[in-house]
Amino acid sequence: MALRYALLGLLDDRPSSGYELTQRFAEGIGAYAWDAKHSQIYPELRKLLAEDLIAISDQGARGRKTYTITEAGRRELRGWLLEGPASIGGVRNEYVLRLFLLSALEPDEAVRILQHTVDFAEQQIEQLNGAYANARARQDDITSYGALAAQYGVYAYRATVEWAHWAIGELRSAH
Amino acid sequence: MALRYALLGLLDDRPSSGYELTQRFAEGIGAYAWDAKHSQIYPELRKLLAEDLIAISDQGARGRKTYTITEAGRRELRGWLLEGPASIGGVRNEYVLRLFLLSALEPDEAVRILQHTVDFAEQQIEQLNGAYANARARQDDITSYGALAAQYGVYAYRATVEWAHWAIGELRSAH
DNA sequence: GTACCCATGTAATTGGTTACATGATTAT
DNA sequence: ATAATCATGTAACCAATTACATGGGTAC
Repeated sequence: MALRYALLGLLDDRPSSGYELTQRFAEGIGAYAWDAKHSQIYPELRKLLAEDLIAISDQGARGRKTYTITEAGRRELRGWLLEGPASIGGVRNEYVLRLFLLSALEPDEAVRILQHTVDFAEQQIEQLNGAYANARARQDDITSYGALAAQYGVYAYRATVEWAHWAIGELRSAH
Repeated sequence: MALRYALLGLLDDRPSSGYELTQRFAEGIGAYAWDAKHSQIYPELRKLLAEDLIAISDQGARGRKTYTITEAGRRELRGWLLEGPASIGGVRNEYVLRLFLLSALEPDEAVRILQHTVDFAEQQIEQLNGAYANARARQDDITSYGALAAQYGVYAYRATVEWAHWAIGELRSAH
């Protein structure tokens, strides 16, 4: 069920084709929140279209169809968001799982992986700062999807960096 | 594939029955890293047993079987951890997805949800601080599974709280 | 003209959830 | 005795991944 709301949310931000949605998943949203491949996106768009939650607003070259959210779609999305977070759980994040299981390694091996984690996270933060600046430049409306989301990523990665530094310290002093 | 490593990791920390593993998923690990239900856990344990990656170390009342990781299982787990994080992606987290899509709401509605988020995260941090203290008390080995994991949760939730405060401020000043 | 990216789709398989099902043990 | 919890399992269904498949457009 979450996939359909992810799609409605992305289309509420701006109309896109299936192809563009696939890319948007691969970039920001797929890295923190919800990932999807084109083979799942296209069939789901069809269903949403059949339920009139989205509409085709434009057709371009190579059979490209641009989808736009409808009023009914917006209601559906709002309803889902307002009905509450329904509790946590059901998380699936291989990256974090690997961090959870580090204690199965020797301390120095774990430290090496944590250092990679730090490097990677710092790279991501730089990229996200760029994305955030872009989102603000495009429309100085901070409530826009891109700005809140990009900033969430920055906070999340900073936390990862800080935790990794702490964990490295602990592993070093324990050993 | 990740489920089997999650199971091996939990069993590497300490031997458990399928029932206990189900609970351990529902508590800590399922909330951040990887979730699983008993209907998936039991069949996977059978497979791991058939491959000699785990062994039955004890049988108790009501057909209870306690599983222990074998040397082969430990090798398998280490191999997976050392082969690298394989890239990010494939994340699935409905809670974060909802935060991503908040801009589809009116600013005051979004603020209300963000405030719930803050409350919830602060509750979780308190619980985790307890879990962390426990983990350190049980064995003052900081490299233990529980301690690193619990502390990761604390950092992650603190980041959520900080981001939510920032986002509330932005939404208020934009409107 | 040919290589690369755009763009969409389907099929087969695996992974995961919900619901169904059963029975033993413990506490009251 | 009876309700709650421990403990395990299976079946039907839905969600997601991987692999297969096709063709149009653009840049060189």
